[in-house]
Amino acid sequence: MPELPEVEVVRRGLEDHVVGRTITAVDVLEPRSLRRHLPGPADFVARLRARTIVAARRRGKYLWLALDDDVHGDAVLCHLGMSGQMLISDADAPDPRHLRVRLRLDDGRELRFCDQRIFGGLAISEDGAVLPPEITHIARDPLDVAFDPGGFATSLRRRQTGVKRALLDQTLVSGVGNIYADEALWRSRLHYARNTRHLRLREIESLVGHVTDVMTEALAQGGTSFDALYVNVNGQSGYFDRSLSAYGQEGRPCPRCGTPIRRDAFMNRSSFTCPRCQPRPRNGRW
DNA sequence: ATGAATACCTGAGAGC
DNA sequence: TGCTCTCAGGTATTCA
Repeated sequence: MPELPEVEVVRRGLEDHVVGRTITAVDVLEPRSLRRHLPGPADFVARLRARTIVAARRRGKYLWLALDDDVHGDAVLCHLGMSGQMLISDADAPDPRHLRVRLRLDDGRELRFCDQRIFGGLAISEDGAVLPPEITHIARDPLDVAFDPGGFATSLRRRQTGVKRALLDQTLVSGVGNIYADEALWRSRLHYARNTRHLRLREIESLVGHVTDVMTEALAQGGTSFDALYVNVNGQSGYFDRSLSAYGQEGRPCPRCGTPIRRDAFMNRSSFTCPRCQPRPRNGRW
């Protein structure tokens, strides 16, 4: 499901509702959601009891809750995968269908990790309050104040690959997934197969600007929801699906030129382009 | 270095 | 109705 704007919406919800709360108990209903917590579910439960949440942070599509017990700077590291949700609920509200892990809080509410497909998960990150060591390979994202567009342009041009493949590589720039990659490429009039080595500097600058813009706009709309799989911590959908120009628009007219948007299979998923605004490179060079 | 394939999962919808 | 097939916002690992 979620890309950077959706994860940031969730992070803000957690900042508002769980920072300052203490975890009183943990229920693990689905151990596979703790696959990445190598010491296992019992350890996860034992180590969270009585810990206080002091911050909600994010890099790219990862988010984490910094914990304070005056001894460790640990964190609960979370990735939502394709279908993960973090929901804040009153304790007496009925359990949702795909509830996997419940954190009971000291204000009578619960933080519930729900995940239909179990691609996401939670783990305790030792000493991970500032930046979990598990995710140091994840590059800064375009909404990070320390994101370096010039450095990104340099590393992009050192690559020899398709530009969409590079956008989706979380070690080059993080937070971009299939939706916002297609939207930013459409805004930049770039075909996904354009070779990174041969992009003009102004094309890269345009691309970085559009990636930043589209994710900022999506964030302001609460993210993109196609169905009930992406919601904020209060269970509400985002509205950016109404503003999509290319993604999911197969057969509909390009908002710029009216040519029907086409869908191609690419990287075991779909890519949406305007065949007129985003011509396919002919020889793989440009 | 690059990228293809695979693994990890559930469920909705289409077509028969 | 049920069966099979395809598709879906992602990441990590292994192998060519």
